[in-house]
Amino acid sequence: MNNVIKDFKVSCKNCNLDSICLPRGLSQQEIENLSTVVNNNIVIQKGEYIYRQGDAFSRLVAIKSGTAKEVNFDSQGNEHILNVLLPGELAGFDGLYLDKYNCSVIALEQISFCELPAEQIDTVCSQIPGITRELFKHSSEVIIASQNRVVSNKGSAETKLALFLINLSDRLKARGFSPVEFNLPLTRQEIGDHLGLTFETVSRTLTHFQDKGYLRVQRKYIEIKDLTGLRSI
Amino acid sequence: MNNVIKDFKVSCKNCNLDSICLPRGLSQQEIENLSTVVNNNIVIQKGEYIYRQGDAFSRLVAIKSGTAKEVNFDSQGNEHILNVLLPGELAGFDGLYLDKYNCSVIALEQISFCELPAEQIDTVCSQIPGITRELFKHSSEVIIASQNRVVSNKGSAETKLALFLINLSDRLKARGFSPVEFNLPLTRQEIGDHLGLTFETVSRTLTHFQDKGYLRVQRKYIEIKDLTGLRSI
DNA sequence: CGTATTATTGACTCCATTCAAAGATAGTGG
DNA sequence: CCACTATCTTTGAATGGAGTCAATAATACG
Repeated sequence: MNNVIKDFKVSCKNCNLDSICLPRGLSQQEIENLSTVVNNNIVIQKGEYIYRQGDAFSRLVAIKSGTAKEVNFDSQGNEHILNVLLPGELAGFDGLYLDKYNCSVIALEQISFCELPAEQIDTVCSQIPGITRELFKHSSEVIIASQNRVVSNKGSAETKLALFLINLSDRLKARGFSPVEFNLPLTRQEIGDHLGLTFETVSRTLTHFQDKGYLRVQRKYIEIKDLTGLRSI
Repeated sequence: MNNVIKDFKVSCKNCNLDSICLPRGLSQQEIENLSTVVNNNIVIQKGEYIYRQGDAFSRLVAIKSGTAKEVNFDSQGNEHILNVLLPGELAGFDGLYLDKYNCSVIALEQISFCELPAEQIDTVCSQIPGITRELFKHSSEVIIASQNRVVSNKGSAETKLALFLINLSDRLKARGFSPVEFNLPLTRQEIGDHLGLTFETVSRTLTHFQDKGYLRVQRKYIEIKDLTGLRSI
């Protein structure tokens, strides 16, 4: 039930995310060619799926606006949040190995995204020279991000949460958002799940950070007041 | 100081790992072409590096025999073990994003490996049709493996260690080794580091598993006696 | 306005860490 | 071959931090 809105004013070549998203390493001509096969600005609502774990691989996607979560359900049905996706970030590479997705991507609010259909990937790779290399780079970026996540998911609750906030701040900054003032895309429960903590511990640690003067927190709203201090944890 | 031994009897086309390694999805002709650019059977000793974190990206590698560890050193110099590499597994995709490696790969014993030099990747991708797709699949496999690692690295010490052993067992089985009798490639210290535990806890949990009859452990040697029981944890 | 969801805070418990000591093994050199 | 050392492993006791259970508060949403 995705609502495809083909707005010709919004294609890759005049998207404000061109320096982060798939086109970032391409020439003007290559971006123009890419635009002809990418479906831009598909809009879905909070809670809806971009794709589901187990579905046949059908497309690579790029978040255009809003945030989404990558979720894996284990054999006992427990939810594990693997990652938060921000605008300009790509997803779907996990579907290439066995031609089916290893996780689900769920919108955390109303979002828009773009898709590169699976059946187009081979042709764009052969027709647009830079695309193969760029897809490998994005895939590699996903690998590095998950390597860094493994590194961050150790240590105390304070360490984990501090690293989570710093990572979020850095990525928001890279996308032109404020790195010190933002809304958490996840609930305490979801953050806890992501970091291997209980939601009570997440809540307590956030107020603890506030007491120490590192940040100001009011439900989802976060204002980081001492990023250096936070990094020192 | 890598010792390149070009043994023409051992190329991709008659390697026993052809069903797991890079050639697994290729035709006979494609494998033959691949063999001309892959350097086979480079041998290094325990503790030596295949590549180092921060080095310029120079090659993708495939472990041929023996085991290796992927290690990331954080800004404070702490070692984080990201993964254990078994025969037939590829590494180096983390180097594609920024043209430098995000982690080091270190031999855990004497190993041999094969390399696809960086400067050959573009040409083999364009000359051997199946290779691009196969590289994407391997890259995707790495992503899924690290997603699964994020899922496993939660819960109690028992859960983490059980999942670690099961994962190792499954991968050994896929490579033709015994899934119930093997030597741990890592020390207690390294396992603990990998799972976010102390080495004392790893040691205690292993003896606890032995007491419960799940396995028999003698230093590095492991004999799994009740894989079903282990999975039930 | 009422209900469901999300978040905060407190008290108690338990599991993993920490600190400490001793035992086992592999590798080295005399 | 044995002694010697370094490394790895096991085990114990005490501590502390995160989990659990529970109650209340704040917010969002229909």
